[in-house]
Amino acid sequence: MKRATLKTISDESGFSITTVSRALAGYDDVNEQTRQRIIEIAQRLGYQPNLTARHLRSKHTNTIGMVIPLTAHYSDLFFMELLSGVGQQAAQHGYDLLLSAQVPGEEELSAYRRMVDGSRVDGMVLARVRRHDARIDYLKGTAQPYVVFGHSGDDDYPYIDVDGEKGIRQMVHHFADYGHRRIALIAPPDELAFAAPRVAGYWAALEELGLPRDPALVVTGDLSMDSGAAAAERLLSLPDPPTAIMACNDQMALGAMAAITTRGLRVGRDVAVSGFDDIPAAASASPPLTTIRQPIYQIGQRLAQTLIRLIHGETVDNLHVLLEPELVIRASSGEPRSG
Amino acid sequence: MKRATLKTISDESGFSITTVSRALAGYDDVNEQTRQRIIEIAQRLGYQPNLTARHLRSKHTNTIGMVIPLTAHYSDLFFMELLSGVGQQAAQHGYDLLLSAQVPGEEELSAYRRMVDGSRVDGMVLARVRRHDARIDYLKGTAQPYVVFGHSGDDDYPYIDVDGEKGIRQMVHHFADYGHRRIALIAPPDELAFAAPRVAGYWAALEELGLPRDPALVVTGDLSMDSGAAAAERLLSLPDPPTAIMACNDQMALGAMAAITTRGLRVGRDVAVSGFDDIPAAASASPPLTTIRQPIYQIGQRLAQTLIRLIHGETVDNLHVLLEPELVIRASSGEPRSG
DNA sequence: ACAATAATCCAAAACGTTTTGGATGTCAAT
DNA sequence: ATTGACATCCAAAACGTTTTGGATTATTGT
Repeated sequence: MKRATLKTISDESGFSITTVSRALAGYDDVNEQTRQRIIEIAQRLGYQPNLTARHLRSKHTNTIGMVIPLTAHYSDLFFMELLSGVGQQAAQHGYDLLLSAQVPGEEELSAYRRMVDGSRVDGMVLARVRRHDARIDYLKGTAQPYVVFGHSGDDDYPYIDVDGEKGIRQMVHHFADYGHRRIALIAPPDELAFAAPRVAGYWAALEELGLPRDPALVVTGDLSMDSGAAAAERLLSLPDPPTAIMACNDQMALGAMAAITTRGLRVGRDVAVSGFDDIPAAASASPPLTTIRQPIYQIGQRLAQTLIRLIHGETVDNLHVLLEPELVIRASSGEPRSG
Repeated sequence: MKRATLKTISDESGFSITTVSRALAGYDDVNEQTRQRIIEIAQRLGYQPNLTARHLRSKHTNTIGMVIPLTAHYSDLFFMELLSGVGQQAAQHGYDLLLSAQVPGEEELSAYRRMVDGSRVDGMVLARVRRHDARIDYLKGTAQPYVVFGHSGDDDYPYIDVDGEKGIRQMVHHFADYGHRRIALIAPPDELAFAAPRVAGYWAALEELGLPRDPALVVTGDLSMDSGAAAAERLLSLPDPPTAIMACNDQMALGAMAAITTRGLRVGRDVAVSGFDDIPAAASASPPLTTIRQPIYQIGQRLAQTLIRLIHGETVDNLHVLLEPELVIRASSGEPRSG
């Protein structure tokens, strides 16, 4: 018993394939009685349209594409959270998600090409923008709608981002308010687009506060916990070590906390720590991690909504969304210190 | 400038569509010189085959389907971890993932039908089996290959599972070794397939140890943190409260820990706690959570491997894999107690 | 009675591939 | 010269849908 097609129903009912198709699609140029007849047969046969054929003919797939980076060992919480948000809204609008896991590089770009030029998707969601991002360059040369989480300098594409510069600046002020004078930064890899504004925010805040500018207090990590730990090690080994360490994501902050504890120091009392993102683990860390919240799930939802509007050719009120950062003060940043 | 198709290359090169197709596909009935010519033109035009058309014709899509449950509020860590594993291996073998987020129920089933009968995928990965699982019934009536994480009683389908009964039994013994006599269980919802063996393991262990059988010590949660907290509340309000609480997943265990702490009791000292899964948050909880490890990521990888073998019609050595549980003893289960 | 309109249906083309079953030409062996 | 083998090519069918542009009847208005 093979799968039923329009032809099967056509044979069974005596009507042409065209009429069957139009009856099922709800066109009004088919007699209500024959429509009922056809629907009844379709249900009896368990007819399910071949979506591949439909997509080929009708040029759209009701599918949103996403390429997620394959970070060798660990599953990336950030991406999974984003994925959930996008997937939820996509489903709400009748869209599915096509995922391809790829390590950044050549293969990754060809995954984009497969999806877009292979016309498997109606639009793409892209995240973790790089400084000169070949993927965005590629998409720009395409008729394909897309939206981006994050942005680089030249932002003539639809994006949603959290104002990282302002967030970091506020966090530096927070630590300064608490009496810290030597505040360190664990920066993201240079090639990531959000690195520049965050580092800039750091320097700007020091300037505003009249604090000295010490390049030794900025070390770069790779966003992993391990690299956060290594960075903290290095900072604490300095002749004049910092009293506060700001990491540019929560994972590195958690790594730093571990390193601090291993050294026999107390997080929050001896060394203050902050992160960026507010992943679920941040609140349940011990001590709970002070951080800058990015509502990743909600951003994912919004990205999907915007993308679907773009796909439908509807107007989008604001293509460049820059969200206000929200400081979440918890115990890891300690208490105001005297002196 | 429209997208290049075989026709474009055919016109450009003077060869027929057939020859272009066969040249690019690497058939040996085309002159090596013309093949080079055609490849060169294809590259110049940035030709990318229309995958929809290819799929329609060739009956396979190089895509694995997965329907993930839409738990209203939170993104489900378990599923995300599984997804990563499946996605990683899928990519390794040149497969993409088609995801549909759905709330369990009617819509969910029709998402399966869309994927399978709509021939959008070559195989399905299914997780979180229910006791009488309509999805499995549906897939059984289909020619579609599929693999399952978890299993119910009638296991005539390919699955991988962790031996929950044995795991729970070992954990009861662990607590008994530490001197506990009143050990409670926070069970999973009844309709989930893994509920029965775990509860069975609990009773079996009590029997083996000659401990009394007290139905009041088993309460059911819904896998969420909140329900774990509520369950713990109820257990601790008992006239003769338990000294150890075993939750059937980590999220409920973390909820129970929170409830215990709120009551002014100390986890590990006043009340021992254990979970199931070993999600990342388990290790970094405070105190770290004793649990039964499920290597979800690796299971995801293996599911994908098996599925792909099935799709290719290759033989699979073992279609029913039952993994040994691995106890991970951490501080939340406390110390051996005297008396 | 006749034209115009409305209601209902359908054949054929199109989407871009892959595959089938030769067709054509060349070359060596008889 | 004929045969067979080989190398190279291609027209046409097929996959299952949607859409286009009528065709056929039945109904209405004059």
